[in-house]
Amino acid sequence: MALAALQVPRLRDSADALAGANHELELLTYTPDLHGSSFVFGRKQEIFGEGEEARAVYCVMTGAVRSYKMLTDGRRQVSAFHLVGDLFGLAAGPLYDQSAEAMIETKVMVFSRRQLEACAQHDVNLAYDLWAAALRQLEHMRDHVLLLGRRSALERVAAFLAEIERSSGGSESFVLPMTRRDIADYLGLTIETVSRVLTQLEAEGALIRVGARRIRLRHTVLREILCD
Amino acid sequence: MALAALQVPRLRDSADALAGANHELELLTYTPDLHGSSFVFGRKQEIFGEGEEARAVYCVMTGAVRSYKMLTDGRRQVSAFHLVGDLFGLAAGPLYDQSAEAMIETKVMVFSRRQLEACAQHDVNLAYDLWAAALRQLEHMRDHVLLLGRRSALERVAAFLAEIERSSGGSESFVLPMTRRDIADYLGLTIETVSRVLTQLEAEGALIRVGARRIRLRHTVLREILCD
DNA sequence: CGGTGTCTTGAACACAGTCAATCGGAGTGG
DNA sequence: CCACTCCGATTGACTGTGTTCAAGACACCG
Repeated sequence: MALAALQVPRLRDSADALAGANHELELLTYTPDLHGSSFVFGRKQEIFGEGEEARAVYCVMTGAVRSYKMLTDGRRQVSAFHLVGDLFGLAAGPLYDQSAEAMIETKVMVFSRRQLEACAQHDVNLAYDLWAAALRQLEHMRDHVLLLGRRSALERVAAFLAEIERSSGGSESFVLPMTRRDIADYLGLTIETVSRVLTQLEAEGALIRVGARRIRLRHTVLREILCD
Repeated sequence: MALAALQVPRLRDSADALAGANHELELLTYTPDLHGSSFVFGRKQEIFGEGEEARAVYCVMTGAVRSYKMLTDGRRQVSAFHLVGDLFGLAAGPLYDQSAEAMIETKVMVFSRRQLEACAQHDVNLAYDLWAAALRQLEHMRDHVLLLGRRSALERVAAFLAEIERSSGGSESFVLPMTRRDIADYLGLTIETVSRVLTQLEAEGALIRVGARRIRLRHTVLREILCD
């Protein structure tokens, strides 16, 4: 549910050239007066860091990004993965409240926050769509809070796989674009637990693994684990 | 940090009559053309339910509200407590993604979502403030995700107490306006663990209890537990 | 091949959960 | 005024899920 919440539903009913493409992306690239510049980040490269001045908002063109917070003792919590078309870097105050890093080579569009806010003053559609994007991310975080607060390791991994599959388009199998560490830090678990749960799910017939990263889900079995 | 994030910082630099009062409240009640109606809910009364049509946005005038999600087997996760001046009921889609209940007798202002969005089309300040309120709630949820995913029971309770104290104004001691069950469901713990941690914190001299609800924090000791 | 990073598996442990009994305070009624 | 009930909170003993620590398997790349 989480990643899906960041994917973009139809906001305005206008037919558009990018039908099927992500709306958050479209929104920003097709708003006049809004000149984003594209930028490429390498694997593990930091895009912005917690505590830095929040000068820009980003949109993933290709690749994948993780947003996370770190405690001084090294504990890390990934709050979201951003895939193609997703907006990230939204901050309430003058500073970023979390860091963002490219998981693989990633191309992003960068929009000046100041300019974005200025444009939103005139362009009602832009303002509305930014508002809607923030609300979708808010709902995603609420789902994630439920997952972290009240779900077992088995349920967390199952929900995560279903989420990734949904965002990977309707193909039979899909590839996990992140490491076990990323998954663990997203689900509030350890990499060992993630690994064990995956083998358990495979043993129960809920999925088939091809190598460590490629997975095919058996929804009939998986559904029982997730309940709701 | 969570509740504080919902409290409202200065958004516009205009001097205002309600200096010191909550801005989210002020914002809505002082926007022309926006006619909210006030309503009173009794203790444990549902204000809206998950899955219902999201027709309104609410603002707490007096009392306290909890927002939560429930699983079919009864597990509950409280995502936020809303105190005086807080906005709640923000939804991305046509339906509420969570439920809201009055914790004590609570007076709210109700604003039609449709009307609110219509007003925001004309009133740039309103649009901006709604956007800012959503972002603050988003940051609050990210903090909460970190707490649930990576913090121990001791740290969770300590962080929670600090959060409540901050939102209760600078008095020496404060009263917890919610039950142990609410606290547990907010922190992703059980009531027994919350209770045990409170006695432990008292034993370590991090706080002083007066009855079950009134608490006075010793910040010097508490700081060590929280780290960052 | 050897080397490194990622992933898996195993055994022991610890933190928080479960189950159950008890305590305490607020409200009610005899 | 006291006894009673009800609900919330605390405490204790035990259990279990997920963590920790450690070893080994696997895969990719030089």
